Amino acid sequence: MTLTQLRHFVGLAQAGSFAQAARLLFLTQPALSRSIQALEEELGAPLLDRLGRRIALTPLGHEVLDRARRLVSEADALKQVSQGLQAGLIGRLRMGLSSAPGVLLSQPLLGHMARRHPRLQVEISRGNTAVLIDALREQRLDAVVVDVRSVRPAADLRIDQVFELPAGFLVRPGHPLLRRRKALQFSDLLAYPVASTPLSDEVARLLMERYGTQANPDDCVTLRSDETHSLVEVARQSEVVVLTVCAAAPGLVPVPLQPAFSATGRFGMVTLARRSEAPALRIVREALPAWLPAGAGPTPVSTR
Amino acid sequence: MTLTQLRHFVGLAQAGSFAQAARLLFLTQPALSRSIQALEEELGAPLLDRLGRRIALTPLGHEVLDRARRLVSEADALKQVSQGLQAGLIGRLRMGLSSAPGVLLSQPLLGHMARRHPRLQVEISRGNTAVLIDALREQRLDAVVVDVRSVRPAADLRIDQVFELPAGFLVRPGHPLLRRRKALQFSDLLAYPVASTPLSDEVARLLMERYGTQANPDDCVTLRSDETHSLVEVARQSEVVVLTVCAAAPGLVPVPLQPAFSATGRFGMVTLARRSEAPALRIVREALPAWLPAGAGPTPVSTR
DNA sequence: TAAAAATACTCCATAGGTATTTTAT
DNA sequence: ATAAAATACCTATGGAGTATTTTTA
Repeated sequence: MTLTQLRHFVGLAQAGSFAQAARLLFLTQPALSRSIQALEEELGAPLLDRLGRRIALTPLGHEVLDRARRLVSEADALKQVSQGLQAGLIGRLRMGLSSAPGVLLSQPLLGHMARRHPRLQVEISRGNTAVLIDALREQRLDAVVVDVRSVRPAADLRIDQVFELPAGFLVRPGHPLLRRRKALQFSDLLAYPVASTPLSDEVARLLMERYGTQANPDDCVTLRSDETHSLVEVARQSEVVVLTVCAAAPGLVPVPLQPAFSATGRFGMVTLARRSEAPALRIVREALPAWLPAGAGPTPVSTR
Repeated sequence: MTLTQLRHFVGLAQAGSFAQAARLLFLTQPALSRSIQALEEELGAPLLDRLGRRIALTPLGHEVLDRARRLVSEADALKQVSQGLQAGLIGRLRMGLSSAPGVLLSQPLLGHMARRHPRLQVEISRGNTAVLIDALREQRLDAVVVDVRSVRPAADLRIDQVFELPAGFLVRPGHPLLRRRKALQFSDLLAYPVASTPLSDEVARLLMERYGTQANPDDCVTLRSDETHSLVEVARQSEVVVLTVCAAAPGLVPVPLQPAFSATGRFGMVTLARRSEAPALRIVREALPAWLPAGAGPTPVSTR
């Protein structure tokens, strides 16, 4: 039993005669005759009664026609879906975003998909890097965008589309710290509550290198949350100092420290190495640069 | 895209490796490789990532696997159903029975099917001969059992399994007519109401031939119904005389007329000529003789 | 190095075409 | 007599086998 034979039978039932059906199916009449015969032989009984001029479905023929129709339409659907999936028009895209990328990319990503690819299912999971990477490995996510310095290098991970975003200590405009004339030192900050999203070891090391052990995030950071947005909101309405990526905190301004804190967040897209990507991910890869603040464009670094 | 290829893909996804799947599918490993390659080529993208020792489905592969599973199981179901239909184990049997056959055959038919073929859908339609024959022609019934003398012969009808049942004028035991000593004449009947199911022209002619115009059913029959059962019930509780098939009226007894009325009902199964029968009809054909009263066995007459 | 998948090649079954016969109206 | 389906015969494509190479853990 072949899909081709079933297509032939459906066509024949629709056309009402072998000759006509053969035309519709781009076959010769004898070929169609034999195709139907083969199907009947396999099923063990005739599907139609040949009445000279006319043909009529047998009871078996009616039953088989129903099912054959379903089969061929499902087979067609399979091809359709496979084309659509590849074009990224349909399907599912499960992205994991850690805190700063979440603030920065969630809206552009959802907006772009809603506007340009309305049939595509998009799921965004927020969470800390380790959890997201686990989900990626278990194939519960298609890709994650996180601080690449928090990712333990591994052969099964591919990191690319890395981009850098300047980070710093940010406060609301009109914050007391900004009124001072003399250069600010790190110890000055500690007069206020310090908030932060989870930091990579790299950033922690950089902080301590520059400002000494007093800058150990484990000690000096008093407010922590994965949720950058709420930290920023708190800072906007209080004296709190936030350590985060500048672009994730619109409306806040950096504190001019001495020596300057010139750290950046290095973010990148992490996927499973040697695995085919979700086709829709291509859309994200192409649009991602446009979603970043000017000058933060992806560096052509590609590690694995 | 072939059902075979889809089966191969399902097997491969299940087995987890080409070599193992090939064994399960009774194929060589290269053949399976090429089969999957062909499928991937037709769909335009790989279905799985070859990771050396291991293989892993791509997102497309997952989607296609789902659909392929459905397709192959539906294809298998199609074969199953077609086997079952032919064996008469499943399917639908729509029988039309006119009044006397209805009384006689409904219970044996339903009982037999319930007992021996519980998965089979049986529908019995009662009605007069003309309506049933129309339904047969429109393929709303698979076969009808009626008085064959009421069926206008036609090339598209096949009549067989004809059986004869004695008919007569029947009354309840203890009826006043039975008490008389002298031979009863037709005119004696007319002292009582006469009930009847619709009669074939043949029977009407026979009646008038024997007893004169007074026996014209159009005149002498005062109670008519398709529903033999209710007529019999009425006769059982009153003086009514019923003209019908003796076997359809258990408990009633024939009136000994002079001259004797030796009519019979000639019943038969009518189906569409040159059309394949519903497979389950074979069951009825085989069991039918056993459902008839002794001695009424099918005559080997087969008309078309 | 060993195990697994891909490639190279060969063969045969079968789907499809052309020409013709059979069948039923 | 004609239109439709079945049959006969032929060809070519593709599915499957064996032998071998490539790849990766």
